[in-house]
Amino acid sequence: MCNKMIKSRTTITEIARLLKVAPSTVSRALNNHPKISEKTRNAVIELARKLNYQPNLLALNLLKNRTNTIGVIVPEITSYFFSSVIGGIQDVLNPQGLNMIIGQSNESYQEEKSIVQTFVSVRVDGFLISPSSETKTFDHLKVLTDNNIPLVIFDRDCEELNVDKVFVDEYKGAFQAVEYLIKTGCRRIAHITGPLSLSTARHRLKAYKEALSAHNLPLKEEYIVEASGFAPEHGIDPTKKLLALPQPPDAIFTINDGVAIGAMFVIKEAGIVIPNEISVIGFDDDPHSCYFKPSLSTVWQPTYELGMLSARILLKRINSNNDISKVRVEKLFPELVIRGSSK
Amino acid sequence: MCNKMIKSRTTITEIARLLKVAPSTVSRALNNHPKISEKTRNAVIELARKLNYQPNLLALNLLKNRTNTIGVIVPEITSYFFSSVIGGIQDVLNPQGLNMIIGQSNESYQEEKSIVQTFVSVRVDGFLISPSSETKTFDHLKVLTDNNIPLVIFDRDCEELNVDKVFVDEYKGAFQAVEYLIKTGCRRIAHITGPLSLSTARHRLKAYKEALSAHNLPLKEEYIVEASGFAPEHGIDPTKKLLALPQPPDAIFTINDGVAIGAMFVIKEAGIVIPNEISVIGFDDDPHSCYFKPSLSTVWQPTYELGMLSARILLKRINSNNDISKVRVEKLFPELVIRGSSK
DNA sequence: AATGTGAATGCAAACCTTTGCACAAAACAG
DNA sequence: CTGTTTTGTGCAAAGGTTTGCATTCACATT
Repeated sequence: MCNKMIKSRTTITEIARLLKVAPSTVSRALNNHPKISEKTRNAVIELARKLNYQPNLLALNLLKNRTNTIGVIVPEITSYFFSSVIGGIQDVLNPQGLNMIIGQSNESYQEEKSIVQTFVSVRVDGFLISPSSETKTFDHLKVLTDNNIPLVIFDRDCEELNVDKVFVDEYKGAFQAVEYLIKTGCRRIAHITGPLSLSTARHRLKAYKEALSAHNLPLKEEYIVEASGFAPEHGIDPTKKLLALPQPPDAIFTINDGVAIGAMFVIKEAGIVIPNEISVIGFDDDPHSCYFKPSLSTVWQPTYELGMLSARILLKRINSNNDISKVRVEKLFPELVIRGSSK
Repeated sequence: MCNKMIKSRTTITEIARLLKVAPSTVSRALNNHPKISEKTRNAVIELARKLNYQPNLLALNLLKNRTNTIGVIVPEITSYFFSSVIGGIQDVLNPQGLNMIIGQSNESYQEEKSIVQTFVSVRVDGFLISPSSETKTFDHLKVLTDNNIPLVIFDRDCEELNVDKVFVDEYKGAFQAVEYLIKTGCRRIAHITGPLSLSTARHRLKAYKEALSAHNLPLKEEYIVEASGFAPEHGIDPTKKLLALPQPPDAIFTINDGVAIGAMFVIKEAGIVIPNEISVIGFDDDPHSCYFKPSLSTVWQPTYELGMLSARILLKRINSNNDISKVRVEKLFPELVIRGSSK
């Protein structure tokens, strides 16, 4: 019956009315403006507390023309990699009174584009983007920089975009992984790569090739197979293809842990012993990885730090009026984690 | 040098100025108001398109006193369960022009409380909450209903809150799982439960007990062990404890797949064969589960649907002026998935 | 010609807050 | 006691949009 009892929250005007002063005075009292008498300041503050006054952020946003919201676009949220990056972002944003809205592109260019559009129209204060694997043109992101909307790219590069970027040094991580395989006696090392539209896949592939050649091992094209995604199921067919070769590999380095898990599944199914007959190394250090038998060797990435750093850089840019001049490109360092799936 | 070239976006007032009409006319023209001449309407629409006019949502929000944003609070975002629920929520919200902001409580009551506070102060239009395992008092959520802010609880129940809720029928899923173990000849069935502050853990435990008694099996207290969390590491100690019993179990039903994975790890490490000597069944159907050796039997939950339904119910409530009278409690149905870890 | 009708448009308030400028009162210097 | 500075407060605009009410104009009816 009394469901119309919506207490409209107390406004600055109401406090002013009760105290018989102007709204501006109340505003000043609450914002530590210097030119206000101790007396009125105290009166205002006390009443504000009593009425549980909370500033209307909507009005403030309109006035300041910002939303205190930043838009995060990732290919997907269900992978450990991106969800923990998001955790890092959140932990930087929240203490600053900022919020994030998240969009999943599902690795689709169209969806990514439409999310960007949505986020622009809600007027987010900045963007944190890791582009989809389908994204090959970047006009939809150029629009942002053209309109002076701060943007930080993370993890997956767009070479043609001259903006702040944060990456993991994939090359180094991949090089170490392959080098480790070589040093433990593997000679026929295969690589299951990911969609080559992605800088991450290209860098790891490059490191694979150059590690081989640095150790005078031949590069065999048939040892390089592309997985179309990052889940275990995407590792199945590539691995079967490798095992079916006249001379199957004695080691497989995969684009990520998901694919490595699929690979191990196929290998074990075929009755081949890991790591005695085939070593496997993944990438990401998914929390599940160490519970497989054998546990998966991998390259750990500082995902949480990646999120934090990206967010910090974005914040700096937002607060510095987006001075284009100095673009930052940061690199974080991965770490090889050796477990049971390699000798 | 020309970094001050911030094109302030076109406003309704600017269009009005150019067309020498009043802003209100422009507004009406753009919003299909009936009483507007075909001529001006077309002129306005054309110019609006030419200038790429986009309504200022900030202003609109202030006027309408909503944010078009809903707040989602989950214990954590890195688990498959919650991240896929979030996917479902997003897919319902976005087509409606709504966005979500996400808060992770990290299973902490304090953090949950502070996130609620933050979300209230940014004036989200509604809440979707799955409470932390630490949360035992619900005053911070009562505040929402008291202030007429729509709220939907999902997955984890708060009995004392009379609001819309969406659950999975855990009881049914758990009962089926245990019953399956019994039917396949297991007689010493153990259960690794989760934090018992959670309704989900309690329901599964209840189902476990009642399934045993329905089949005239004795209930042994030492076969019930509590895991303090949901990751594989939380399954380690409870499983060791079970294996160390004078009469170890011949089956283990776990609170979720994460714990089951930890359990399988310990069991295999001990040289015990799954499922011949011990059957294992988990809960959730984490995408990794089918790639273990043996692959994990589990109870699939409609996570995506859970997210969608929760969001839909919240939307309905928001759009119906939050008429308290009819509270909805919905249940979705899980499915037993038998794989290699059970006979 | 006067009145009435209806359609199309304009005015101004409302949403809430901040802030430059003006103004009044008080304090102070000469 | 006049003139100047200081201090505290109020006014009004700005931010962009919607909407109830008022206004205008053209046309039809008496």
